[in-house]
Amino acid sequence: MRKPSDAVYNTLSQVLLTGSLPAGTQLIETRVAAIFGVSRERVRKALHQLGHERLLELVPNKGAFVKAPTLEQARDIYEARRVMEGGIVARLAGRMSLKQLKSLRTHLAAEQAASNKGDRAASIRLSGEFHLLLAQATGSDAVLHDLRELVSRTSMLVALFEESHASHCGCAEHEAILKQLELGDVNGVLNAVYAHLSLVETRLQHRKPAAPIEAEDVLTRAWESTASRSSGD
Amino acid sequence: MRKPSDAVYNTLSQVLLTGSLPAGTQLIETRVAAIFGVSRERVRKALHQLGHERLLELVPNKGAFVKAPTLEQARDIYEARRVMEGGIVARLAGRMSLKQLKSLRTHLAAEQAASNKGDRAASIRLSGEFHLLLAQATGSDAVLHDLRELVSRTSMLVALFEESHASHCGCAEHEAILKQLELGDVNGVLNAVYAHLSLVETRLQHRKPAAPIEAEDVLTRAWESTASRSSGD
DNA sequence: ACGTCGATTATTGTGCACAATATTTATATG
DNA sequence: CATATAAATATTGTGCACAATAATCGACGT
Repeated sequence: MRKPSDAVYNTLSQVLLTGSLPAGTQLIETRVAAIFGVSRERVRKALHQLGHERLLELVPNKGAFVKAPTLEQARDIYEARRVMEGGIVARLAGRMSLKQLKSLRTHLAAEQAASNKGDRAASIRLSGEFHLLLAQATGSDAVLHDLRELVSRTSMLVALFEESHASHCGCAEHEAILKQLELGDVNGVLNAVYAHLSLVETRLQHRKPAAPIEAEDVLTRAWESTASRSSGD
Repeated sequence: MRKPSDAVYNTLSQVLLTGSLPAGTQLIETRVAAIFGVSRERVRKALHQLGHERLLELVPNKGAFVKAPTLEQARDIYEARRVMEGGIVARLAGRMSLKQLKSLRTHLAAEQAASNKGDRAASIRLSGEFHLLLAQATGSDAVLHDLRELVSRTSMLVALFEESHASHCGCAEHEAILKQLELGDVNGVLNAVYAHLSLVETRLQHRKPAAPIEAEDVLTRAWESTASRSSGD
């Protein structure tokens, strides 16, 4: 986000987003502080921040628990994305500058290249960025901010509910969206977006309840992992 | 929001939203704490919360300042509302249950009644609620949450930029939106929403830089005002 | 043996004191 | 007199100790 500059926040955020921790796990301030070798207040602050960003469930006088999104809540998020991204493209259709369209085309080309090369990591990353680029094209920082939060939560969902993390958006679908955008067809682009997001959503399904992992191990590993590259991604 | 239960947060929030404080004013922790008669940490927490909600600008090692939205940023917010609310109604068009439509009609009637009676306060409140009802109709809590935040920021803007606070949305425009919604016409409802929000936006204009008020007075008054009705609205 | 109440422990919440940082004031010098 | 520099002041940031609250365990009575 803006300037967490806080390694604790970054690490915990990464852990949550990748779904490395079983849902419902309580993050105990003193424990985490001990593991990370920082003061409790530092952890406390990060925990509250993450709680406010809806990645943790914060229960007063009880503590911070990793949020266990039900499938119902997952549907909620995807519906929100349909609404918001639908709004974005509806607003964009017929209003985009040539430069913006060209920029999107370039990005899409990069996506396809990565997909063809079989570079899965890049493919996933670029797929996500496509949606954010759309948001950015509206010129509204607020829109970009909100969608970014939604995408964050989505990535948490796929970590929880999807069999293989392979799921990146299909290039063809992005292609379809872009084409409708160029045509300036509001209804067409809306349908393209709805279809795309719904398709991603249908891939969700309940997965194994949990791996019998030790929470402490996960945290230590994550800490050592993110501590080295002190500058977040 | 959910359960601040914190009177400090409520009071400050109200002060910010009503624009009772000149933009750029620094909220000094110890001062506010003294005025409110609470500990500094309490104030501190509230300040950070408000900062995260974009109502205050939080500068590290410098303090919390009431955000001074430029007209450009105001446009940003309104564009965000066009995008998001456009997305909402586009998604809703042709999908709403009779019950939902009826509920909206009822609300609109209440709006008109308040408008006819000249009850300005109720009129403003109901106008705002209309938009939130639309968001709620999507069934997505995330959508409702995001729009609520946007509406919050909007009310701050009208406090800052609008001559008279009289501006509530015109009932006729809401009526138009609802009608298009009943017809299920996507393009029609989009235009209605865009027109409505743009109309509200055009009323914005720079107002007097500031009343030469004492910040302390404003805070004391607000505190005493909200302290009595301990349950925030 | 089982449930209930009380004590112990664990965990979060808060106030306080001090450290770090920025801002202002005073001062000396060209 | 203007300006750079340093001391003084004001403000935010952080760790620590203790208070408040919830969870756990054990003892006691029925």
